[in-house]
Amino acid sequence: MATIYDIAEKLGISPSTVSRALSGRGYCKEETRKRILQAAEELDYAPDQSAKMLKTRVSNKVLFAVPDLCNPFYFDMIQGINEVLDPYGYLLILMDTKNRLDEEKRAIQLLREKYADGMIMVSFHFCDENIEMINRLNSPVVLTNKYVSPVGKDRFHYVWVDTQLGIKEVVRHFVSQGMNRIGYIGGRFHEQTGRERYEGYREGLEEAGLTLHADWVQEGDYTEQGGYLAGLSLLSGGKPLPEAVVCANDLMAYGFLRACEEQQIRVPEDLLLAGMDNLSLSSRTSPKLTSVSLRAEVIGRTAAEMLVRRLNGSEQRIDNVKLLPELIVRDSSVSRRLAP
Amino acid sequence: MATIYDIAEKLGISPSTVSRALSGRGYCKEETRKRILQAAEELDYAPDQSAKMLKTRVSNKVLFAVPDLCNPFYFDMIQGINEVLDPYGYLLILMDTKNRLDEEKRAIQLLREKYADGMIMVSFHFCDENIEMINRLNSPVVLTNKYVSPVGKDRFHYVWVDTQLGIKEVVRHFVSQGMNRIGYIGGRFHEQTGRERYEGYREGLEEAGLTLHADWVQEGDYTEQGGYLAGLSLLSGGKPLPEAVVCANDLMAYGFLRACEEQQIRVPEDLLLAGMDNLSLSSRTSPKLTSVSLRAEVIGRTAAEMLVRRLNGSEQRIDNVKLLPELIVRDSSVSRRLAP
DNA sequence: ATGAAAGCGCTAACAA
DNA sequence: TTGTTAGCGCTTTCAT
Repeated sequence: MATIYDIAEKLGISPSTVSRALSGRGYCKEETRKRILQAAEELDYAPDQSAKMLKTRVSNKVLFAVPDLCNPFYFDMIQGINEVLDPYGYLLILMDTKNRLDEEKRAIQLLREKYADGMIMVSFHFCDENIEMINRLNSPVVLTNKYVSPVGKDRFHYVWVDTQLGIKEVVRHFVSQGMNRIGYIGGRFHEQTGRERYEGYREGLEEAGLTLHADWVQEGDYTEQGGYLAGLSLLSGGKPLPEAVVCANDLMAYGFLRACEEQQIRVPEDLLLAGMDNLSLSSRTSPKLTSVSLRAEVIGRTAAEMLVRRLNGSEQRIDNVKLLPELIVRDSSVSRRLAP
Repeated sequence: MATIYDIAEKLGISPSTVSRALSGRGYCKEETRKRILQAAEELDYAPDQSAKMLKTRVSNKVLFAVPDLCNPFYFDMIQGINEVLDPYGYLLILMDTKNRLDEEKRAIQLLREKYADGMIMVSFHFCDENIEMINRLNSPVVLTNKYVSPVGKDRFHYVWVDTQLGIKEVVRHFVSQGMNRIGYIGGRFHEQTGRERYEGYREGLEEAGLTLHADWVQEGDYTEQGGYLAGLSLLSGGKPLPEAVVCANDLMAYGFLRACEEQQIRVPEDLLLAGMDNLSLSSRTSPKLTSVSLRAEVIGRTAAEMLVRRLNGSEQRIDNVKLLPELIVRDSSVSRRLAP
């Protein structure tokens, strides 16, 4: 492949003139520029990205790291991210961290190695180890969780949705329909995200003066299969059943729905159900699934905007943005007793 | 950020020794290696990707270019692609070409500039211009359409699904239920993909001895909105209605379904409907949508496998793979008259 | 086993 | 307006 040296040689001029002409930075007589462009064409020249990067130290790439590429929620986020990044000429690198700390560390390492200029990262378990690595980074990072290090002075930004409130509102929604026996299927409780959502559930019960019943609480992993398994163990075994169940995300709610079908439990006739994420599928399931909308696309767009602002060097004041969840009520959570 | 020179200096040795120790290629005494690793740690060293790339000429990245990032079909493909690429350490760069030739050319240009080592590209309109650019490329490319240049001796590979057959089978499915008035909503007919699928429709009619009725054929753009608009113009205006409609993809079928609702036309009671792509949503729509499965994930996996093989330098014999579509019959296409 | 030195292709400060 | 030159950080041949 031809280089600027080849062009320079062919035209009997210096490489730097070629560089200037091609990049448009620096002086160059219109006539020489024309000849250079012509020669570049003839030699089928294309600038080498790695050489450019080595010199300029920018990659024009942004890394998007997600815990589970199978979850459509992230696809929605990608729309928002890409929408913002594309006009700036940034390319998007996708990485599935498989909900594993070592893979998250690998994503961070990619940034250290300058694979990308910045990163948007979704994780369910920020801990000292990954947060510290992120804080040591020189590149801007935007997380999608609220996180404040114990030590303070964090170098990353974040955009977050108050999911705790979201789950609490689902509980309120159930309580307002006279439900007392409310179950919960969450993510891992020892992870930040899982804990937060669980707290929303706990607070909701507390607020209504209901006692928490351990039998009705299950731990899942945010996948459809996880929701299914949690559903089975919640619904079978002849234990008294809850009247309503909150799932920490839609994927698990779908799995739960499948478990209900198998156990011949009708939703919403026998049991009310709601999820979180408001995937587009949720408006089509049977019954249509009530869900807390986190506005994935808005999260993506906001995160990308924050990142771009940082990449463009503005030392912005805003280092975090809070978004509010919205409860989308559909058939699955509306008791036939009240709304016949 | 520290470089191998910093490490070398700190230890009083040469940069090349450091390079050898770190890359694991070439001789290095175990003791020196230990000291180097130690020093690297202390200096918070990370290898610079661009420098490495400039020297080695490999980027460890694969570009995936799609015509519409909003279509979940590509998300399914991404699963398959990533599944194959990840174990080899390849990163995935995503690009939305917005169904525009200039953006497709930009994607190809990215490859010329060595942003990635190879590319998987989905396009609805391969033409001399982009195919020629692809053929001029030194990097391997896998397309997801059957395409043979008039000139022959193409340098790309492709994996393709016989969508023409798929659409034809939908028509057969309708005909077998005694339908005579069958409509079609396709992509742009002057694009390859659009033409192929349309041909499937035409052949299906021909096979059944039915005449093609121009009023029942509409052109869309593979989006939900496009299907909706095409649906409106097909259904309104007091023209005689078709008994069954084939959509060239599911997204348009969803839009068509919306148009039906508005026009108070019941599916499948008043009209049978089927799409193509078999998006996961299709098993949840109301009514559940009959669809031709193209196995997006398999396409992705296969394309990635072909690409990896090329990237690893094997001059493979197989330069194209054909996959068969599968008709998934659901409620939307089954006439109540036959199956009460 | 280690080091010296060249070079990957580009940019940019400085000189002419 | 154009050219000279150094250097980005790494790998790799060749010499030691």
